[in-house]
Amino acid sequence: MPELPEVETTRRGIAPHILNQRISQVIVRDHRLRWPIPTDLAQQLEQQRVTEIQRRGKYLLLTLPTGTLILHLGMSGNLRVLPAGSAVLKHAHLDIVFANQQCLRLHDPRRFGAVLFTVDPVEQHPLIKDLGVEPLEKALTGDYLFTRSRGRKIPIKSFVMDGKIVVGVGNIYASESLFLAGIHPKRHAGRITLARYVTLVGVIKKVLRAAIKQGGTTLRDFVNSDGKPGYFSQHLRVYGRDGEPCHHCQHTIRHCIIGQRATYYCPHCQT
DNA sequence: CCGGACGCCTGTCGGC
DNA sequence: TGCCGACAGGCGTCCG
Repeated sequence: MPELPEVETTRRGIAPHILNQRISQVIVRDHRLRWPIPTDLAQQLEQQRVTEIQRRGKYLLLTLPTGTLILHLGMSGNLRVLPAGSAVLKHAHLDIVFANQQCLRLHDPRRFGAVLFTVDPVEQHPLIKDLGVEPLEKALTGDYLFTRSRGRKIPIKSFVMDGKIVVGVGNIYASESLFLAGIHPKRHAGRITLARYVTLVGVIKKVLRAAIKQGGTTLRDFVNSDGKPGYFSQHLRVYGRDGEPCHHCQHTIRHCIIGQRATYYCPHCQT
């Protein structure tokens, strides 16, 4: 499900409700996520205040005085802010209840998400320490991608989805960005010019910012912290449009599989 | 080191 | 109507 825009939408949605609030109760209904939810999570969290709510790639990081709660939404996760005591539906695996009677609830049918707690500096955590640059920060430049890609034969689509290079660009926004940059998704990363990487970086930033403005993309089940869908779906140029005409040249949008993931592109506009 | 495949899960949808 | 396979927004791990 959630790529950077959806996670950022979630972060912005939950922050006003839980920032500086004290956690009064933690309810784990099912600990079987990608990794088991730590058995001592309640003990680690209860009675503490959330002092910061940050995002690193697709991870949400809640800072507490004693450590950091690491949340990942996997493919099907969402986080909602509900009144404490709201009806519990299927797959509501975790509730973090606050003293102000708000409840942060993780819902994740496929259970690919994660809930972990670390007392060490979070930037040293194994899941965080090797992450690549943030796409909306200055560190992502055409030069950076050009340099990192030299000698690599990986398809450019897999390269921009590699979280050790740049974080947050998932399957939808990779297809969309490559379309806007006019780059064929199978092109070897090491055989793309600096000029084209400069273009690509420009469109990645543009697409992610536009998607955040629309509250993310809802294909099937993404909802924000208020339970509402994202509206960037209406702006998708190629994703999911197999067989339909390209808005730019009218040729037929095609799809192929790259790295086990459906990939959409215009064979005429992308070379 | 690199690139590609696999597996983790449940829900939904299309075809027969 | 029912069954069955394919597929879905991620990513750590393993293999050659």
